[in-house]
Amino acid sequence: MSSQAEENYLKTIFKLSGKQRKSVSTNAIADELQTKASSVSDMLKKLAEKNLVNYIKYQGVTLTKPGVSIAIHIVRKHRLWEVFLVNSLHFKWDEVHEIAEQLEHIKSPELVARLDVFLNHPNYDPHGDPIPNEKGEFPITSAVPLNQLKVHSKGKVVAVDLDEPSFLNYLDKLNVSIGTLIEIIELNDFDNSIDILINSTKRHISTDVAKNILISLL
Amino acid sequence: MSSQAEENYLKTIFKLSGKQRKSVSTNAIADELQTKASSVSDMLKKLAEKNLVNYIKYQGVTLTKPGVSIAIHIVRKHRLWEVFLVNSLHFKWDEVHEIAEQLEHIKSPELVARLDVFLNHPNYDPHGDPIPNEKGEFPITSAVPLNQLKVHSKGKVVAVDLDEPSFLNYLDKLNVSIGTLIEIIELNDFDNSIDILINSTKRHISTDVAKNILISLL
DNA sequence: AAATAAATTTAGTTATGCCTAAATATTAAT
DNA sequence: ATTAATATTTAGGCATAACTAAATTTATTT
Repeated sequence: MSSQAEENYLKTIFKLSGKQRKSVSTNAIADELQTKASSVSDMLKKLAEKNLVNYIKYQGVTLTKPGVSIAIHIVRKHRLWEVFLVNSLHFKWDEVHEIAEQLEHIKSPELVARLDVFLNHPNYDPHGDPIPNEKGEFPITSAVPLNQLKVHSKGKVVAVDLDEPSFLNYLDKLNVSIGTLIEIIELNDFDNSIDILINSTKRHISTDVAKNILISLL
Repeated sequence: MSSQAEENYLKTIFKLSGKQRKSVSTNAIADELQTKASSVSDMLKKLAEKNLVNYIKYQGVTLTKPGVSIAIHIVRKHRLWEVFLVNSLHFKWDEVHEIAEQLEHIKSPELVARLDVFLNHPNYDPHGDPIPNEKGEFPITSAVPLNQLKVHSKGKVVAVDLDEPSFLNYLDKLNVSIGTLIEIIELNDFDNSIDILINSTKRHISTDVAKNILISLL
């Protein structure tokens, strides 16, 4: 049985290693978890002991098969709970992350299964992030970050890549939500900012914002 | 902020001290929490430090005002989650206690408030136990343990006082649930067992069972 | 009232998960 | 290829919350 701390480390390593499952550095983990590198070292040793990570001193970590499995199931729980919080309890999409961080650690496979049924087997959470199924398989998504699109291309917002309330609130102000249609009007080479059209309103956004908005091209 | 361990102690002291708020012994707490008396001593000292209990060495503990308040809010969360698990996720009443033990520690007043609305402000949980409101006030209930009734009295089951799956399963087998009509046919002085009528079927139950079934007289 | 039994507390350990400061590896710069 | 800078680990502590064993207090017998 994994503790909450262990689960958070596994989840973080999963997130930072990306689809390519590349090795993650101690400092990157410490940064993400707002803790010290020395604490991370301690934990990595423990997780390696439990065969949940492959850890080579000074060379970073990767998750093992069982490590990946646990991480994905935490992600599944997190996202299912977010759907519940938004769809059933009518929280706003910027209010649910913190609460889901707690709920994701509740241990009961039966609960997850029933929650999934109750919510009608959702494939995406309120931020458009894919929800893995019981087997750990993700629904396929072909989305591109908004900052990688060419001028004049049109697309639909399918997801956002950041959970921070400040970011989500900013999107609300821009009238951007999941499903919103966006057209690229102009790319500004100087600062890589972008001019876009949202519901026939012209907006100007930074790359930092654009790279966290995922688009499905039309 | 209280830790989960602290919350469990407060909840246990609240439960064991009863409506009269009488002093609770170290061993009684250790027994209930399946831990050692020495561990309880340690924790009581800590809770006293935090002003959550009145603790006199060798003389037991009582909860302070803030201690009672925390305990009641844990009970509120526990019971609201049980309603959710049974009414929304269709768990059986004997399956929800363990999961609610975890959910009760989720920290978010907003979540509790919205859950309460979602469930339609329930006054009783699936076991018939009263759910305190946000202010900590319990709905008034006039229920008597089945083993205290006189011969020939009739009443309705309004609650059960034990959450153990084995007990609840036994009640299922007897066809006893919240709302069931019961008539006392005979009291047996020898072992204090009771003959009762449930849906025109005669049943024989022990005092240990009877005292955990709460009746509202007709 | 003294002696025994029972309940409770204290002292000393342990595991988890974090910390700071110091030591050691790795990477980058000259 | 040294040296300097950065990253990472080790060593030594701390708080929480549990434990065992020993000491102490309270309750019960005789």
